[in-house]
Amino acid sequence: MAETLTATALTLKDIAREAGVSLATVDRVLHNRPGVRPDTVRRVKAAIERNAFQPHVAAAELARGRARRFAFVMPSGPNPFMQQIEAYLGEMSAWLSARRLSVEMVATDVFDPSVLAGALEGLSADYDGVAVVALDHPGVRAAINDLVDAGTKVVTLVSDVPSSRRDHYVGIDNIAAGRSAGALVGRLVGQKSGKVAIVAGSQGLRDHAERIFGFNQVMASEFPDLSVLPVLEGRDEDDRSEQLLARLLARHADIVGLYNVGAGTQGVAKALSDAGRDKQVVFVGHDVTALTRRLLLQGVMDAAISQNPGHEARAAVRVLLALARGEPILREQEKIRIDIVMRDNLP
Amino acid sequence: MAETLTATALTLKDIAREAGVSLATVDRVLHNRPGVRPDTVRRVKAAIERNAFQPHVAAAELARGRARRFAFVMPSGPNPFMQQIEAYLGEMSAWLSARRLSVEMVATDVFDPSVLAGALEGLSADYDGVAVVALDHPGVRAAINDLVDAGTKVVTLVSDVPSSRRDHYVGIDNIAAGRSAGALVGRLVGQKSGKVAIVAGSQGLRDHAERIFGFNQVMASEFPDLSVLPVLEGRDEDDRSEQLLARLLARHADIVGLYNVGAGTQGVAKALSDAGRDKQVVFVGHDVTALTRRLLLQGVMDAAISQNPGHEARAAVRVLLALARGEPILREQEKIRIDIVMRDNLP
DNA sequence: CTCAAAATGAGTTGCGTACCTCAAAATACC
DNA sequence: GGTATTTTGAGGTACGCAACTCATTTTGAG
Repeated sequence: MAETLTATALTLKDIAREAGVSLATVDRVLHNRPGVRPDTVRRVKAAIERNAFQPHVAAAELARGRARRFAFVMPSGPNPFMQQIEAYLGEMSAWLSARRLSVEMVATDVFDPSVLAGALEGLSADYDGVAVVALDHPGVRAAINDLVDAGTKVVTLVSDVPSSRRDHYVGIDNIAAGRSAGALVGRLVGQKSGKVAIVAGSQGLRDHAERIFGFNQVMASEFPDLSVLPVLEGRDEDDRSEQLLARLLARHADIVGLYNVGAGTQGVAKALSDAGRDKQVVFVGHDVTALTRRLLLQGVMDAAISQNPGHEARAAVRVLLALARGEPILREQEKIRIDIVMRDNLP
Repeated sequence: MAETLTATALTLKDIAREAGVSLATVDRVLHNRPGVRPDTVRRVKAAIERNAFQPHVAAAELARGRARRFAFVMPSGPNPFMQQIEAYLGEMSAWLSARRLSVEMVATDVFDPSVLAGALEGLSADYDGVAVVALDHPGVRAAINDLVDAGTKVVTLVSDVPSSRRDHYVGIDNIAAGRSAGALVGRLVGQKSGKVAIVAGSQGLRDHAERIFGFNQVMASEFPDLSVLPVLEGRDEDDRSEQLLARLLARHADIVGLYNVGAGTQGVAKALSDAGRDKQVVFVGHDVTALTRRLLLQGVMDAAISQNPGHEARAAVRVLLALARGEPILREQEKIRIDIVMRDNLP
């Protein structure tokens, strides 16, 4: 009736006795220090396995003495999503300092590969781990690999660089996000047929391209009555997005759905309202911000696909910490889910 | 450009010097031990505040010696949701033992107040913290309060007992969940008018009642074209749910929406399919299980409102640990979100 | 002023690990 | 066989705090 999930309270001393060696040798094996015969290494590891020994993380942390430092390399300039991440890190400050962790924000132009690579360069000397919102570019990839080679743990945040040897990616599956957006637009439009517009920052951005891909996939296979118009590239700017969309709306009277892939939400909403069609067009966008929250409540937006920035921030810290300690990562826990937010489940 | 979010590396010794007292006195204040003049207490606390001092959690954990034990009091019998929670706790076992935490499952009949209260009785002696799936009943409330009075930390899981003095509730806001379900049914039905059916376990269960309340709220205020039929009480049983629903479907040809509040999903789906109306009726239910996953993929179910059991399990452990250590709880992190799961964002 | 009680200081021990030194033992090489 | 090299043992120190003891100082009541 009472089933125990954990027990062990062994120490290194016990392992040493078990393996018939001294504490020093166990220590050498545990930290891959040289000077131990392969056969002895095997015996020690066997003893560790056999007892499912876990070093006491508190003792290890205390013994190593120095604190751990992490850097978050993020886009400079005003970006609500990034500001939220920073805010959530701030909320963790007590948690961080109780563990003697320090997190520092490094703002840089992440959209310029050489600038970003340059910013990453010097970091390995000062930091145990780096979380970076990165562009997928050869120069950036090389900089990330250099960090990894120097022993610094690297986590990509929000936007991945899968070709690099980064230790982990903290962010959503953007193709699935696009698919969800497509399913929502299609389902919320209902039986009507008509056209669907897409506004993106740029198709050159990996995450935007992936979202559009997923969106089109669903539209093509599940909603044949809806035809998707060519993507408008608003460069995540309000003005430009507004103008492009206004023109499109004027030209097509039968637009029934709209997917806003990136930012520029303000402009998109304005174009829709100015045309007096904000209630007729199903509008799905991304992220829960003060603006999208308001639009959802007003009924202008119908749904927002969201990646929880608080979760991302905390997951990045936890993953960096686990990597630095050599602990296993709780994959389920650190996976960033795709949230569908409508008016009634606004967080 | 590089903004630090944390720094401090003060120790108790520093605080003692700052406050002009000895280490022993700081220790007395920190642990509410007697024998310190009120004025001195104030001085010490001021020094702690002034420096935003945080005791090194690793050192504290190491010094206290004994391990912490938590109990999870859960329903006996086969229950997929609870089995998932247990499975997720199992996945944490390395994490737990590295922190010298032990988690034990206590199975009991949580639906019988006196049995549940009895199971809770003896726990305070053995456990530092208890997570319990509880019924809101005076006897249970008293048992919870007794635990709290004995110094054991108590977290209610999935189902709350707000009238008790439990330290925390880990679960979703069921009214909001019902509202979300209502919004989904309403929006997915589209412009059509017609009737909406509700199948629940029992309106006597707090969570079910709250969900129905939220659902009706939204239907009444936002979807006047849909009329909600009286609730069918299927007692979370497949057979009974199927029979009740089949009869209802036969009687009303204009049912366009269906909300399944609890379990019994198998029966609900069968009634719908047998009537040949599984594609016409918008069907929204709860939780992602093997069954609902299949129904979503088949298009029988249109959406599932889900509370992530993995998140609930981990949050309960983290909250109990934070409470036991006297650490602040990261509210944002431990809040259980309401997930809207459709075919394209199935986890 | 005296004496008991309260408040405080000074110190010790131990938690389990990391990291280091030095000597001793075992092994390999010629 | 002897010497060089590798491998291992034994031990110490430090990390920051909890928890405790005991002596000393301060305070307050009579």
